[in-house]
Amino acid sequence: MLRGDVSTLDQATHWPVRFKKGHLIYDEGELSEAMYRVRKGCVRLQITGQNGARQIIRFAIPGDIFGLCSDRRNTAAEAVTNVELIRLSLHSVMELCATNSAAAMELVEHSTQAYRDLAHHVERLAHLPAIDRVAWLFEFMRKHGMCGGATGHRRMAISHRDMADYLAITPETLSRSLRILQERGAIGEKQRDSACHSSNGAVAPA
Amino acid sequence: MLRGDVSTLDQATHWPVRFKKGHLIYDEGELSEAMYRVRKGCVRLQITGQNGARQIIRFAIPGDIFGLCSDRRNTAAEAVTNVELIRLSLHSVMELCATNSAAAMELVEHSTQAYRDLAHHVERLAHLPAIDRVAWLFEFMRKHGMCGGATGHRRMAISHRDMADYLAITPETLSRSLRILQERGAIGEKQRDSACHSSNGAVAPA
DNA sequence: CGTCCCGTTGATTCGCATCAATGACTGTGG
DNA sequence: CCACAGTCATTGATGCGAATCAACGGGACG
Repeated sequence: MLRGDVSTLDQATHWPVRFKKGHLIYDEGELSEAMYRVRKGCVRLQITGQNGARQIIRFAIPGDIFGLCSDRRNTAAEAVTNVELIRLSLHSVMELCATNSAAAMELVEHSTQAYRDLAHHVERLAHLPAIDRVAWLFEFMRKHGMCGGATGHRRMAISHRDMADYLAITPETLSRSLRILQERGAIGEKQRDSACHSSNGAVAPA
Repeated sequence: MLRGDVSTLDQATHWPVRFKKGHLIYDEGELSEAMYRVRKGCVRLQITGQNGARQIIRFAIPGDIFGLCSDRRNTAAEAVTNVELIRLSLHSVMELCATNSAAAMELVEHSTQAYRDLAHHVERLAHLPAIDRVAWLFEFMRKHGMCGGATGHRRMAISHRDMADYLAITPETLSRSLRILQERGAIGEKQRDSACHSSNGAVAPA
């Protein structure tokens, strides 16, 4: 597990940055000058199709790294919540890799992990019915403490719209699926509520 | 463009290998000991869900690199046609990266390119109707000379089953889409035929 | 207090999967 | 050399799942 480790990459020049909920961190096609590690909050990596449909490719949560692109941005990145990030200059990261093979290894590790996760996400989107995708997402969120945290603080507050765009379903279908899962008891009432505090709640009261 | 370049990675120990059509190159979850560059033929990278459904994540064609995994295999790899590959020891590749930053850069380049392609594939699968996905795939194959080569030789011969599993549709839907596209004239008759010579045709008469 | 956005719920439609049958082709064995 | 089974592409008929369209309620904010 890399998440939470003190990273070799921190030897590259880096400093903290913040973004407000909903703000663009970078857009697809931009020149890539930095990569990021999430400290607090949640970031969505997404693509907008020609038809205007948005597909969220990945949620980056505390401990995650994103934004490693060789030239142009693979995807757009937006703040799902207010976020606190560590910004690492790509130039200095590449320099570091030239001298420190452990850093290069770490990049490879992250890349392959991200690829594997995305590949499995494709498989789910392609072959799981909507309700199973929703159940999977909530199980995922529960595992990562993104909803229904025991003490009730530090909730991720991902909007249904974002979840739907991640799962490639409509908000209506998401809503219906949640009701069915609740009736089955597969999802606690709290989880549903916690994830729904979306309209404008801050990430953390802090 | 990396495809076709003489690669810095070739400084790592490597040698040619061959696989027959349909044979497993590596399976998901295996320890990863090597990466590959495609010389001739076509390889599919795929995942098999719990339900038994197969999702093809990517086709690797001549010039492409695949199999860069940090520990275990991300996906399975199988030969779509008879293939000729260059096998690069992962161990020596990593050693090379420790001393040669250009090699590390090349790995990053490949990783981010593969990620971008997969991300866009997700977007297409999620938001394009079946017929548009099929049209896109044939356009893609045409661009890469994978079907309807002018002289008729060196055809890739991807089975409809494989194309369907790549596009996340059934072979029936693929067949119907092809007929409609033909009637529209969007796809030449030849392309359709060429891609269908699937049962046991060799990659190239050579 | 009124407006806007979001989540929810219902009614309907549509696209694609599924089920089923046929024909073409390959390789096999009598 | 021909009958055979096996696989794959194709086509048709049917059903289901999720999108779409539409309406309502509630909280946030000006």
